[in-house]
Amino acid sequence: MDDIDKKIIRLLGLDARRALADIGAAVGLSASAVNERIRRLVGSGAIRRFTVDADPRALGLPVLAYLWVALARDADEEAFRRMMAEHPAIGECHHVTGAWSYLAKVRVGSLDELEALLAEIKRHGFLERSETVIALSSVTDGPFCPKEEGP
Amino acid sequence: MDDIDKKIIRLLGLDARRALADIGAAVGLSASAVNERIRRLVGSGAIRRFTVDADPRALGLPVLAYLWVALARDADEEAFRRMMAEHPAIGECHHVTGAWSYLAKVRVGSLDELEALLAEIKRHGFLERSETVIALSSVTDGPFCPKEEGP
DNA sequence: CATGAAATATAGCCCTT
DNA sequence: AAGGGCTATATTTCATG
Repeated sequence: MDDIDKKIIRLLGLDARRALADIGAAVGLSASAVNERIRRLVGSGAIRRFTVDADPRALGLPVLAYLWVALARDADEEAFRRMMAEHPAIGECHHVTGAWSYLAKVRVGSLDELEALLAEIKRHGFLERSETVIALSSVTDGPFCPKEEGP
Repeated sequence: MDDIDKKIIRLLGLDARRALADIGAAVGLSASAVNERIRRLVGSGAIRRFTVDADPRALGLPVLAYLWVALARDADEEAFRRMMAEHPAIGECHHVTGAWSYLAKVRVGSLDELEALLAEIKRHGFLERSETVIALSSVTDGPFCPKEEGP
């Protein structure tokens, strides 16, 4: 992973559809050399996948919220993690330092859905207590793409 | 934006390099019809861009933290927002409800760098108070790609 | 929106450094 | 090992119905 690899990743991050010859011109390599590097970056896991950055609003998910979670003493932590990993509304969930156990990023279509999600989590008995913070607007946001849903 | 468009976005999110004919087979359309839909989705902004999901660790950014910010009364909020939007370590920054004004997602190479970032923000006089929460591990995380850096 | 042809881009091969 | 150039193949793109 040298500087050229990083530059290639940065360029792909901006536009993953750019022709290899184009990227090559930008980093000073031939198309085939770039192709080989990308192959290696994917192979090593430095590039996890090629994807799209979608607009959550266009997909009917205008509500962004963060959820602080303190797990109940007797909660099944594995089940909680599984639910976070699989639930389509949970974009991220991290085990964090501080007064709370977990921080989850949530995208839903409406406040009603947010309430329903909270109810669902509570119903499983996961929560000792929780706090919901709603994002009013975003100064800058990362890429978004919808999770795979069940069949 | 019908269900087929959504399915196309979901499939591209999983693998944006899949051949159009392949995607077409999955959604019941021809390659050219899929191509035309993707063109429209990009045109309307529903697909913001084609990108890659990179591994932050491979790029030397193993530290993930969230930064809660309460802006100082006399802070230049526009300048703060500009800094958040442009700083390469800030992946997201949202204006939020609750006791804090902003929530920022930060990726850096080390705790030293995190400390330096905090010092930088303080030095600008933006902060009334702040709180930093470090992510110890991630149950699930969204796509990551490095921000464009200055020339 | 499907089909089929034309234009492009990619991926592998072989040779050079 | 890594890259450059070439070529076959696969894919995207466009015209037509």
